[in-house]
Amino acid sequence: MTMDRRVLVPIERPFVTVDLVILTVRNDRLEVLLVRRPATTGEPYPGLWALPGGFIDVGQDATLEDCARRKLREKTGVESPYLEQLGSYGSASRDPRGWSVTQVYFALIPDEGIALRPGGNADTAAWWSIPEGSTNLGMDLAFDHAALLTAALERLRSKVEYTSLPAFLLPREFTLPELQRAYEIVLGREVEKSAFRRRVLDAEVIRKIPKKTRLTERRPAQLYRLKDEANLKTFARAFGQGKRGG
Amino acid sequence: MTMDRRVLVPIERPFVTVDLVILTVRNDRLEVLLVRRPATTGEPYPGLWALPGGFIDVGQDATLEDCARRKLREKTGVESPYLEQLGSYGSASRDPRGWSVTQVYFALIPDEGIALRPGGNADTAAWWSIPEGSTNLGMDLAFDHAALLTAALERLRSKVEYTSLPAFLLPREFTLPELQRAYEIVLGREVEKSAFRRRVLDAEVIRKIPKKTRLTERRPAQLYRLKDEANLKTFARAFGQGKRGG
DNA sequence: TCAATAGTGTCTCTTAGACACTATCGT
DNA sequence: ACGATAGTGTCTAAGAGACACTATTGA
Repeated sequence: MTMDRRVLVPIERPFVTVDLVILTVRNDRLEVLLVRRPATTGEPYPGLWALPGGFIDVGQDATLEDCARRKLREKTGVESPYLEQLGSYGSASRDPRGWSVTQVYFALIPDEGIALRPGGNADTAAWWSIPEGSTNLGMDLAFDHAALLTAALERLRSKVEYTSLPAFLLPREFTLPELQRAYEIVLGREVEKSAFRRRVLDAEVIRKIPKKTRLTERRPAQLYRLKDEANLKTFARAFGQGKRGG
Repeated sequence: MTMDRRVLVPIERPFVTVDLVILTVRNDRLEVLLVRRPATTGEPYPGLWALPGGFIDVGQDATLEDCARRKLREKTGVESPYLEQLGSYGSASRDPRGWSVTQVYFALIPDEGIALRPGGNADTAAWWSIPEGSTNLGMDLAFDHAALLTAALERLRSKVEYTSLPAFLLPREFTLPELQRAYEIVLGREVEKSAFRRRVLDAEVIRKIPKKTRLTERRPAQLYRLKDEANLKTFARAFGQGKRGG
């Protein structure tokens, strides 16, 4: 940032928030975590569902990302998710209380041992299922959150074409068929088994672990784990868009 | 955004700015526009070079992007550049004056008829040449602007692999050899002519116009124009990383 | 006719899709 | 043995790199 004015603070400041699009795979579906806005009168959009988020706590949060991590932890207990900044949205009109800017992050977490924690406001948190291939929930959300959700889903889908992102939606140990299914759920289309396995294996983003699934109905499957859970890997080549040629 | 607190405004607000990474191709080089910070004591980083930017004017700017466009216009006179949000950077420490968040945009503009306008502070604006293949200027910038510039260059390079972005660095009418050269300047490596032309032409992002270059030394070249100047097009397939296989 | 740049044709190698095939489990 | 899912081999087609080739200008 730079200051082009001589006066320092008298300029009115927009207010700043952080919102989260928290996604997971549950019940063979992509799901997003929403919270219900308090019904208190005076609050904007009372009773509507919204993305979890809130103000930056300048005393507590050292950085924007810290703030996002804190909010994620408060809601889900998850400590180290895949977290990525989606972008920021600011305008005079998006919040009836005044000029506001929100920093949107999206998080991918596995659906294992997550205990949703109601916020301090006794608001309820719940998972909402996203229809296959859709980029919205087909219902109104508070503020511009429906647009933010759509942007997050589009970003996820486009990155999935050339990254290992869906692995973050699964437990630490997973099989290739499970990973393939996660890709299919996110993309909203079927993926060819042989090409999928070649691609994922050739990219060397996952590591075989000396274990197989047991207690399964039929043939057990090899278990894998992300090689580097901290970092997202990019594939050398992208998925195609289905059929080749034309 | 959502409010999880009952209290409304007593929470301290970070201050919010918009910064711009304005890039063009000049002198067969990628160049970035910087402004010199005022030498006034009391101002942070006096005399250092910085990205152009400043506070949001909540009275004047309807949205974040409007604010970015206004600042670009004020500095360069350019009205409709390629403009994309890079991301936001916020922390307690990036500005000595307090918790701040900046929204970084990057703009690609053609080097034609641009008259740099000094800011109201009598600060000077100048183009700085980015060394081929480098992601920084090799000198200190104010605030965290060196990091912001690096992020912008990395984003540009990665998007160039699969989009028509470099066309926005050229005048409206350009030849394929010129476009190829723009790709090479951005990527910092040579690009194979035949494959390049096939790819760009097959992607149908540019349109032949019924004119050729004249007054040129040797054989004239066909002129082209972006088909849709407003929208960025994505190629079906990415550039490779140079030699194949290996 | 030559130098120089614009633009094309074609060979090869790699890889994604398709799909049939084999492998390994519980019952 | 059989059903079901896990996992592999192989054929084909298309795109990218490489590079030699042709085309069109000014001098």
